[in-house]
Amino acid sequence: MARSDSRERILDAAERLFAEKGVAAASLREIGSRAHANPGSIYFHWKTKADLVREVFRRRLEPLDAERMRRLGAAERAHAPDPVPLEEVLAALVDPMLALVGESDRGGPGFLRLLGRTYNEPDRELVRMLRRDHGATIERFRDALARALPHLPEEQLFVRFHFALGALAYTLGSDASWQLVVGQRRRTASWQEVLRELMPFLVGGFEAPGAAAGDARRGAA
Amino acid sequence: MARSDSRERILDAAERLFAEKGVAAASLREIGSRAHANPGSIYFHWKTKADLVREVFRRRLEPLDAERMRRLGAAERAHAPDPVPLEEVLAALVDPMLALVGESDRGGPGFLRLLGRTYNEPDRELVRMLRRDHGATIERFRDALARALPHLPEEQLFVRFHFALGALAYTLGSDASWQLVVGQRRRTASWQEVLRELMPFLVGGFEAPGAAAGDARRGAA
DNA sequence: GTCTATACCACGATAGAC
DNA sequence: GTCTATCGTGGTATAGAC
Repeated sequence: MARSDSRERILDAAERLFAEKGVAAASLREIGSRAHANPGSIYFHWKTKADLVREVFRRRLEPLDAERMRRLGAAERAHAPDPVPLEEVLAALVDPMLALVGESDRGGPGFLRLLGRTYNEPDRELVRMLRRDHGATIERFRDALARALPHLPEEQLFVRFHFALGALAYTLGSDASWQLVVGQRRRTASWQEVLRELMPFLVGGFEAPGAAAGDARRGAA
Repeated sequence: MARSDSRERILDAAERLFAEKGVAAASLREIGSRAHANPGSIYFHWKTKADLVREVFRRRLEPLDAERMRRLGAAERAHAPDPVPLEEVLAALVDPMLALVGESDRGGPGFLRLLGRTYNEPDRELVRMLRRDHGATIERFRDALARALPHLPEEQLFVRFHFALGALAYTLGSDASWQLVVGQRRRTASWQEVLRELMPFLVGGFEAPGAAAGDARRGAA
């Protein structure tokens, strides 16, 4: 923890600040001051703010994606030649995130919040960068879902995967501490709990009968 | 459309620009120029940028919330003393948004995108304002869902409602035109289509069996 | 009620001392 | 490799003419 760790300190500070205020609203000045480094010195390590942003994401996403791929690959081998069951595909996608939550002292949970928010960012460039660097994982999981749900028309699978990512991103983007208001009592749920509850919700959603068959109107009395 | 409509023009321009670039990134200079009004004149109608933002949201959300309440109330009367079925509760929440999509020439669809994104905003003040002004509708629908799903433990209902709002917000926040990539072909889906597909997904999610009963681990082989 | 002009500040980025 | 000093730009907001 001695030589030239200012680079790491800057990355940590940036990650935390991005999670709190959003990428756009976090200024290099504030990042520098929180990292006990000079704003100017950021430009020694990175050419622009966008480059710093990119590395903040890559530092976390590369191991995360690798672990997701590893788990999916292992499940595929275990079930071959049958497809991996839906629950296990989803678990391979979501579970590796829980490891990040564990790294409490280095801002892992903050990164999950950041990641959830970023998927909905108005900043096109940022989203495009994310997709370029890490879109392959998404593709891979979409394929696995298609094999797990062979009866589901491809278009429905496409939008439902989108719904699932939305629920996941929104969940991650919320406050780290979940305030469950139940009756008169309040209780704080851990992220582990919440992500665990997410699984059956997604399974139920994916396995639901489609809407495409019926006529245009639904429900109304 | 003659006298002092610059106020409306500014609201329209602001809404569109907020949807495109996000609230924070949209400058008053650009709003003014797109509304063919002077940036300075914005400060005649509103005290601060935050006040303008607030009115942009209120202008759309007040009728939207009113219509949601109306539909839910009507369904409750139609089914009394039984609870309103899940599908109809969700339809009362989602369907009124489709009316906004119809107002293509006045930026309604843009507003939906804006709304979806805003739920995930890092800007605490903005989210807090939204909740203060329009949280009552959310509460009302949570109650209706609880009655529609009497067997579901309250905590699970709470988080699942959150998941559902996440899927909805994410869906709205995406590009207006949905690029469905199916095999080698691409097709653009309308918002009506996508929201219609969302319904069975949510129903399946809400009706799924809970995860709380089992032990800590799930899935793994 | 709407415009022009501008104050004032924080931003990203650069140059150059150390 | 890290610092100080500073530039140019563009943000919100205000003052005051019309």
